[in-house]
Amino acid sequence: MKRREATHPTRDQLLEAGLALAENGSLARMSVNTLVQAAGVAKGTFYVHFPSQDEYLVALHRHFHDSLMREISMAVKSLPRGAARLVRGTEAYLDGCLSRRGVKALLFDARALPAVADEVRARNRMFHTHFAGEFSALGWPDPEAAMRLFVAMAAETALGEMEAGRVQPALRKALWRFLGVVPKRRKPRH
Amino acid sequence: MKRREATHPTRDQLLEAGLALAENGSLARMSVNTLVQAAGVAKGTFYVHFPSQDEYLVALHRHFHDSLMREISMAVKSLPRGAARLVRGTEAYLDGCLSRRGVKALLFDARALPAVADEVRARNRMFHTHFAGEFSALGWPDPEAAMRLFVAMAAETALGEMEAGRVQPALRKALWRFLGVVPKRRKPRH
DNA sequence: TGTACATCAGTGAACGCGCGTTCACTGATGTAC
DNA sequence: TGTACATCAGTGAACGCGCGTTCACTGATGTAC
Repeated sequence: MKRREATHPTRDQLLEAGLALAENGSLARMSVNTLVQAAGVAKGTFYVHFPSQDEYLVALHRHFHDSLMREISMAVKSLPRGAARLVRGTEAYLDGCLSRRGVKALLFDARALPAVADEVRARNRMFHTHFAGEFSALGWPDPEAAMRLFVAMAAETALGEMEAGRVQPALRKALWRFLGVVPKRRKPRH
Repeated sequence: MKRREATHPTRDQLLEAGLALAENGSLARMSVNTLVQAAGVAKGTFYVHFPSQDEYLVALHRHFHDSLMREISMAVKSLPRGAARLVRGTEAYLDGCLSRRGVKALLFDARALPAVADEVRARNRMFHTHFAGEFSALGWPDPEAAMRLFVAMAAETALGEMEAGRVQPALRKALWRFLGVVPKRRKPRH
């Protein structure tokens, strides 16, 4: 076995422990002590893999954000620009949030931590720019502003669904109605 | 002078200091030490007026939320239910946020602090219920869900304006467009 | 009016605690020869 | 194959620090008589 591997199992253990801890509590409560205890490693090991707690939190947020973005990209990659693509991407986002407990702390409370605030802002802006094309295809005069507000609604819907622990059709329907589209049924009655 | 007054100037001093500190930093950074130093009182004085730091944070959030709600109520009180009332109330909210620096930490980052999370949730629900009537007047099938998403958009607009330090017409226009209304010009061209 | 006492906002030194971070060390494994 | 050395993830006791909270005390002011 090589001395250096591309993968770092202990590092991943620490990130996984962070995800698990995020499930029931805010990021503000995530101390290095709790973290290493949950990961089952010594305290010093934490600093073998992360230069500081702040950098760990950024890495954790990034890790999570990336995997969610990947799912969304997969879901929409074969669709042309427009409302259907936006709806499909949003559904992937909502389902992705629901399937991961802990996302709440990671994506929503993260903004309040000075350490990750910049990271969150940068990621959001990237996201807005990347998907603004959908609104421009829909004929909105300022697609980026529209996208920003739409993301806020999608995030609120995700929050509501995570609080309830299941899909909230009322919120999703309101979301599509604000968008001005009625998504096609998957299995239309005939 | 009576021994007990209804007003507690030192208590107010502490709350004011909190508002001032919130202007440049998150609530997570607001320690009792910083607070009493900013208010110019001894550390023990803090505990004369507040039983704990958590209760102080709740009081601070409530203080702020109340004054903003009062402004909104004033702005809409003579208007009948419907879109115009909603637009007017939202404008009062956005202007109120812009005029107070520090609102960002108090209204947006507060959710991440376990101590105030419940308070924030309760206030938001109250707010949704209270104004959901506007959406029901507009014929929405689930007014409360619609209101919840609309508030999320209004909050995002407020955030954008606070980041920029001034009104962002692009965001406001997108907000009205999502609502499906075009607000009347105050001074229409003829 | 004068005196003794009660009240209570305000004080600040002191407390224990948990935090993030450091560092000398261990031990398993790879490399040189 | 055997030996000496290098590498480096992992360890855990120890560190200093700032935190939230306590408490015996002060002193100004109100009350009783």
